[in-house]
Amino acid sequence: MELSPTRLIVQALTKAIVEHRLQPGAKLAEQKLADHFGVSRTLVRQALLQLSQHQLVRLEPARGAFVAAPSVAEAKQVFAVRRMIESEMTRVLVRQVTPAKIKALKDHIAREKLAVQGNDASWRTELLGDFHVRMAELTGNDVLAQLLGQLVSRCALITLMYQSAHGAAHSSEEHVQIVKALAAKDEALAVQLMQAHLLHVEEKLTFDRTVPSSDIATALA
Amino acid sequence: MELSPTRLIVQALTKAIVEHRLQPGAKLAEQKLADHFGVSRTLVRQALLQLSQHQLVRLEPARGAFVAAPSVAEAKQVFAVRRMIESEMTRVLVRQVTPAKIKALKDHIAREKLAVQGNDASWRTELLGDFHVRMAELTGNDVLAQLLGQLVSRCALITLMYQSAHGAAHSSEEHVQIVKALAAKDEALAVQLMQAHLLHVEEKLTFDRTVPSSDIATALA
DNA sequence: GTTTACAAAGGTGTATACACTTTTCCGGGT
DNA sequence: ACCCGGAAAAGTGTATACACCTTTGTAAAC
Repeated sequence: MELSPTRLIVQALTKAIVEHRLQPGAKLAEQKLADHFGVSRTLVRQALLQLSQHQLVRLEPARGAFVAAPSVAEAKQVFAVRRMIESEMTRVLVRQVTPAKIKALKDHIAREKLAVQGNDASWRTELLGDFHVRMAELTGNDVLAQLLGQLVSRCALITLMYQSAHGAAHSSEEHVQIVKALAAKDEALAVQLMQAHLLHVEEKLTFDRTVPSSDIATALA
Repeated sequence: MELSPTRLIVQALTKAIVEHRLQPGAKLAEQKLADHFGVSRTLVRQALLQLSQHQLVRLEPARGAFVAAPSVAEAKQVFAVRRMIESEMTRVLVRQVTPAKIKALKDHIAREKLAVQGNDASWRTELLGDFHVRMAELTGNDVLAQLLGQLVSRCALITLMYQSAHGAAHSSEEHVQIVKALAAKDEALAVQLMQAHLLHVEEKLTFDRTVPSSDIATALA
């Protein structure tokens, strides 16, 4: 597949950020990242620019790049947008549901359950988020899928930033219910379950903490 | 306000693209753009990278940057996403409508009417699109407003690429009806009008043409 | 002891250099 | 006349250089 070096850096940093190995607010010095990845600052800068557009990194003029630390207000807005998009997405999907699509979602949930059993928090968060992206993909609308992918990444950062301990099992169970409603082609129920689900995820966040800074060398090792 | 040079280039190119002075498919050679803006390739590259993320420019590895030429399928997907988002946005807005917000929308429509009278196609397209962004802003959700802003830009490129002659007056009239429904707090009607409006805009596109290439020097002059 | 001034260090912002790839153009072979 | 081959031109991809801003640390002044 031969990915461009910049994309590799973006992916590595994205992973490190949503997995919380790079804490919100942490400074991302270009030269240090360049040394770490064995490339020049040029490529690191390109990567940081992309990440800033994804809202995972904040660029302060002449001061450098920092891991984004979304405010509570911003977090709530992101969730509000997700509710809007995913309500309609659910409506669209329920109208074009097929056995194959239901199976795809059930397969995903099976993987989710495995992650929920384990104790890798970032893997859990990733798979729980991916469920929503899978739904978007199953509508056949690539633009929607890409858009939702970015929102979910942003939510992953938020979730790991504010999340209370658990609720993963609960989320996964709600996914099961949503798929059941989809399979039954019960539009009203599916939409209502999706909205409730997203509200639950948001409610589970504990909007009351401050986060420390961290070192990139250890985080990326 | 002292905007960064890169942002200036992004804005200039965005304007040139959505105003159709740079035609879809046109090659964007870095050195030529650099000469034009009086900067080095470095800054031009950053700008092109950002534009590619906004889907206004397509980057082909080792071959360069080209003005995006969205396919019909992609155009339809973008519109489908807008219908999803804006339906819910309308629902949200109707629940928190105030006289001041209605006035803001009416003021915007007044400006629209002026543009519709004139014969500057890109100005028309810009203001007609801005109506939707204004609505997003009035919900108080910045994330939503930013997201919709990008989708509308993308639609501007699509619209100018595929648009049949007119329909601007019709669009503006539909905006009036939507605001009226908002003012009356008639949720069902407002949502229905918005969905119909977006469908009309999409239907008005003539999905059946090929576009020539163009030269950047003349386009940016 | 606290504050201010200033020099040194570190880091960002932009330009330039250079390797490598793609495209263009021209001449020879068929 | 057409097609292929290869050199030259043009252009992209990455690294490096350097100016300037920001931060840090230190020492003198109060």
